[in-house]
Order: sequence, then structure tokens, then C-alpha cells
Amino acid sequence: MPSEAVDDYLKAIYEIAGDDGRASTASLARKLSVAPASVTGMLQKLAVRNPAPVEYEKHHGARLSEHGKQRALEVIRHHRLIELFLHRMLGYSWDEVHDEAERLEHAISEQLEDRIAERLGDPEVDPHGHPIPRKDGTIPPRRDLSLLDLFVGAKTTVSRVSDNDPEILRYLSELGITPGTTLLLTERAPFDGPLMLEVGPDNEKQALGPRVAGEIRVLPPTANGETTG
Amino acid sequence: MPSEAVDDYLKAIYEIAGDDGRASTASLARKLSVAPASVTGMLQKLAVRNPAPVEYEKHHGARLSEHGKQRALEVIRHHRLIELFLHRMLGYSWDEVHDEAERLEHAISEQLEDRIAERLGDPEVDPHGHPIPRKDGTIPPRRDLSLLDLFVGAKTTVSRVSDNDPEILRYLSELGITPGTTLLLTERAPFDGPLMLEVGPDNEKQALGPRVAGEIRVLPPTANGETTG
DNA sequence: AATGACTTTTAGGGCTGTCTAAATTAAATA
DNA sequence: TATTTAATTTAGACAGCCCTAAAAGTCATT
Repeated sequence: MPSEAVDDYLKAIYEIAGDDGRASTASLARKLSVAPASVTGMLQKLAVRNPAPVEYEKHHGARLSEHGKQRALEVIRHHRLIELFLHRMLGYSWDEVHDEAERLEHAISEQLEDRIAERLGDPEVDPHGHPIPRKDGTIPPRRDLSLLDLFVGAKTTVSRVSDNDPEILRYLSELGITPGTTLLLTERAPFDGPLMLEVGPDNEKQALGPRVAGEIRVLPPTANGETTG
Repeated sequence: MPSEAVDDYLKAIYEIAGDDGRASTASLARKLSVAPASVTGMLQKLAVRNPAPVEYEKHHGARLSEHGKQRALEVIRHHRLIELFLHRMLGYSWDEVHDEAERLEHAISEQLEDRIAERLGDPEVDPHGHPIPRKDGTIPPRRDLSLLDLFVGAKTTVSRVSDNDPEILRYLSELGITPGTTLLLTERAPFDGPLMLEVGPDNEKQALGPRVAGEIRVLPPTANGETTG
């Protein structure tokens, strides 16, 4: 079984690069709060492990092997199941679950994973709207897109939100924007300006900066405008 | 915050020696599955920490300082709350909870500890009958004694059972002996021979070896015989 | 093709927690 | 009390994961 540190690297590669892209040394160092030299060292070690969870090419970052990808997905499954469990069974709010899950994901057994999943009814999505990988390593499909990719006039529903920054999560909660909220994009200012939205059942008008909008994913829109742009 | 390894040492000292006895190098090595030399090294380091969780005297083992005792109790509180939570909320059986709790006890936050305790109604006892230390470091009183200390004729109730050995736990489950079960001690063979018991509401007759009986604690007996011996 | 800015790797260490083998101390027994 | 046995400590190493400082490589631009 890989150490916690190794699991964190694999998860970080997956989150940065997806299951077949490459993650750079610097991006991993940033994500893991570790010096770049430490990342190099770890990647070199992982690449010669057997079986090797990553492929590493000097100066060109790392990509997950099939083996590494499966492990990353298992850790992510743990993480997201725990988030949902804390939310549903123990009254954790949206923005509190991430840090707790970050530590617990390494500590739970297969058995506990299974019992949590069972108790939650084999859920497909965590409280942020992220899909929960299945036991077999497949991922429930979710055709969603960034709020930034919507055309003006599109009407849609929030499907998920980045779970990394509790501040942004609390801010969005205040605006009433969580997975499931309906949105209408009414205006978009030029030059990376704010988006104007009508939010929720009461059509509250809100302005959202592009930084925050980029953290929000929505379902394919149902209305007037085009889909992407 | 102490590392997992340090917490394991403190807990082990507490479990071997209580809150003011000494634990020997060898007993710790056995309990932690570690070489005796490793224990010596760790104890030496802990004794010069500030604040020091243990007092260490060469060749005479270690005792917990007040500080170390508080930490040990916190870890044990985590452990027992988790055991009860797994049992009550996730359908874990008696003998499955220990190993899972052993890992989780290091990973949960104060916040999660509090929510689990709240959800369980601030319980005083874990599924094995062990008292759960309170947040302030005090321990719910339990005047119980070893089954081995009972006089023949005593009628009593099982209060707790060692949680270290799943095999013994399963065996006792089979015999119908769990916390809450009533027992009548009818006979005791000499020379460390077996105890004869009548177990539970149906007064099933059972013979129990001293090894197993030593793992069972019972409430102060209510009946014919003396209390201890 | 050379330069400069930036990224990445190498080199050399540190800390924690473990190990084995050898030396020492304490305790039990003759 | 002398000796044997058992427990404990010292000495020396190692694996995992991290660090800083310096060297080397990559890439966009001129």
C-alpha cells in the first residue's frame, strides 16, 4: 500500500492533469505545498517502482500509469464519499468537509469505504457536485461545463463547484449558489469583467467576477443562447 | 501536535501502566510490535521534549507526566468514540471495530470528535464496556472487577471485555457473553482450572478458561458469595 | 543562433522512526 | 557473594520525505 505522501502525489497529478495529461513539477509543488526539488525526487522514485504509478520524463513532468490512475481514483473516491458522509450524517456544512476528508481519506479501510457507500445509497456525486469514482474505477458521466463557457441568455443549473477554497465556498453559499441552484446568464462584461446572473427561484440579480465564475460548473443549458463560446 | 507514533507510545504506556505506574521497555516493545531498542530511543527523546509527555529513568521504564496522560486520554477518547460510532451507526460488529478505530483515532479533528460524541449522545462507554474519557480528561467511574476475582456463588453482570483480541471477542460472542450479560459463578476448579458459569437469561452452563476469564470485567456482584478473593 | 527568464534537476543535508548487533546493567539463583 | 540469565541501552545504519543552494536545461524572443 502506498504511503500517504505517495497517495497525495498521485491524487495531485490526477487533479492537475486528468488521467492522461502531464503534471509539471512546479504545479505539483504548488498544489502539495512542497519545494520543487522534493517533487522531482519523489517522481523519480515513483517512476522506478514496480508497478510504477507514474511515467516520468526529465523536464517534462509526470503522467499517471494505468496503475497510478486506479490508485488516484480510489483515494478520490474515499475523499468524496467522506465529504458526503460528513455532510449528510454529521451536519457538516459545505465548506467544512474538505479538510476533514483530506486526512480521513488515508485512514479508512475498504470495509469502511463500502459501508459508508452503502449507507449513503451508493451516491454518484459529492456535496460540491463532483462525481464519485466507482469501485471499478469508472466515473459517473457528468456532461457539465464552466460558467465561463456559457453564452449570454443561457439558463442552467449549477452542477458542481471547486472544493479547494473554503472562502469561495462560503461566499457562494451567501449568494445562494450551490449545486442544484438555477442560473440565468443575463450579461457579460468585456475584458474579463463580471458576469451578471439571475440566481435561484427568486431571480436575485448577482454580479460574479471571472475568478469565482471559473470555479463553477453548470449543466448543459436549456435555453435561448448557444451552449458554449 | 504529537506524531502518530508518539501518540501510540503514550496510549500504550497508559494501557500498560495506567496513569501513574511505569511501563517497561519490553512491554512497550511487545505492545507496539517494535524492537526494544526502538522503544528506548523514543522514550529518551520524549523525556527531553518540552513539555515532556513522559518521565523516563534508565532501566526502569517510563511513566506518563500529567501532560502525557492528558494526551493519552484524548487519543483513547477518540478511539472509543469511533468504536461506538462504527458499531451504532455503521453496523460494525463487536470484533471489527478495534482495528478500524486504531487508524482513525489519529486522523479525526476536534470538530469531528465533538460531532460524533454529540450524535451518540455523549456516551460514557464503548461497545466493549470500556469507559470513554471525557473532554476534560476525567473518566466516568466504573467500579468493576475481574471475573477471576469473584467468589463462587456471585451473581453479576459483564461490564467490559478487553478489545485487543478479535478471536477472543468472537469466541465470547458465540458464548453469548457481551457487556450487559448476566453471569452466575457456580464453580471454580483449582490450580488455574476453568470457571463454571451460568450465562444469560437462560442460565446456559459454560466453562471458561482462566486466560479468557481474565479478559472479562464484571460489575460488583449482588448475591450470595463474597465480592472479591 | 544567442540571450535572458524561468523551470527543473542535482548535490548535500536534516529529521523521524525504525532496525541489528554488541555492550551494559539489573535481577535471580546458586 | 559470585555467577548466570534476562532486560535494557548504546552504536551505527537505513528508508522515507522533506529542505536549501547551486547547476543545468528549456523556451520565447530578439
